[in-house]
Amino acid sequence: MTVDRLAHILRGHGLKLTSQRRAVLKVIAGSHGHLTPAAIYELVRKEYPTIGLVTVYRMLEVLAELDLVCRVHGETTCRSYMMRRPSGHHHHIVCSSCGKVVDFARCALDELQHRLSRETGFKIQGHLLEFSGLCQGCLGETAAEDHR
Amino acid sequence: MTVDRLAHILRGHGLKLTSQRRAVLKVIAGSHGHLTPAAIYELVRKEYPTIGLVTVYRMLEVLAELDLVCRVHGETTCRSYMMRRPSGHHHHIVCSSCGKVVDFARCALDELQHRLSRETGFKIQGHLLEFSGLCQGCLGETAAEDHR
DNA sequence: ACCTAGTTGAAAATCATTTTCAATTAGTTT
DNA sequence: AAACTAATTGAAAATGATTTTCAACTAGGT
Repeated sequence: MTVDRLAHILRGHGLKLTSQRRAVLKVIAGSHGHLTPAAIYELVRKEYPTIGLVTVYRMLEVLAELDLVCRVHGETTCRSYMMRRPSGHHHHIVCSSCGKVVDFARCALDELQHRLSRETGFKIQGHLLEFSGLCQGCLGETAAEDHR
Repeated sequence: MTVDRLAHILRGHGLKLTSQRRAVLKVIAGSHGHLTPAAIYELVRKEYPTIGLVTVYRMLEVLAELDLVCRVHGETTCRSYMMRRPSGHHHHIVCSSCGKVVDFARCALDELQHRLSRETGFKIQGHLLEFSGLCQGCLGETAAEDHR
């Protein structure tokens, strides 16, 4: 999703396009991993040094509201965001070393969900699925270290 | 898992059994839902009014260390705990109304995991799976409200 | 070139969690 | 049973993240 496309969506919801917002969009859309509000703030500051951390928080709120961003849960951080790339239902594989995130859509949980619903009596409305591990890049580094 | 059993495990790790710890264990082991540190604190205070919130935090740290407690992620809270009931690999179904949690073990993700590993190059090490919805009790209440 | 509602940033307020430290206590040793 | 010691406790302070408040500013319509 390009910054322009995102900008267009914001405008469509009656939101103003400030340069601060553009800068935040650029950082989030350009990242391949999940970012905490503080990390986004630091990155945005390189391009827009006077931006306030509050603005980042507010922007994340807006993006979450419009479902353009999704939260990544991790071992420690649970308030880490990334652009929602495929629209609709999807999940993540997170690299525990570099934070890189890859999405996947087909999760084949329908059958499990039905079984659980039957067995527990819950009316199941949603689910959260995240895999964690090491991406190819980080695997390579670990292997390289082992040779030293 | 009974409080006595838990107490025994703690002792086995050279930890002292204080009445504060017993009180915290009793609350967590006696709950059928997930609890935030603050919620545990409030419940424990009924039985042990002079306990400090710090002690609750420390106890959670100890229990997490020993893998006796597990974290429940929710829409909002990500630092909510509950006793780990079945030992080993398992997941949760969380009621978004009352917070009740039911565990399940067989999650049938092996095949998905292999496929994802093959497709993305990740070495997958773990996963987080949580279903959310309404438990039978809360479903009943919603239905009852609809009749008024 | 206005006008106005939405937006911004600084500072303060709030809230959760961790650290520090002196006093207390469980469980062992004598 | 008294003494001992390392672990534990609670209050207070420190830290860190997030939210609120508010006056100044600005994007985008008129």
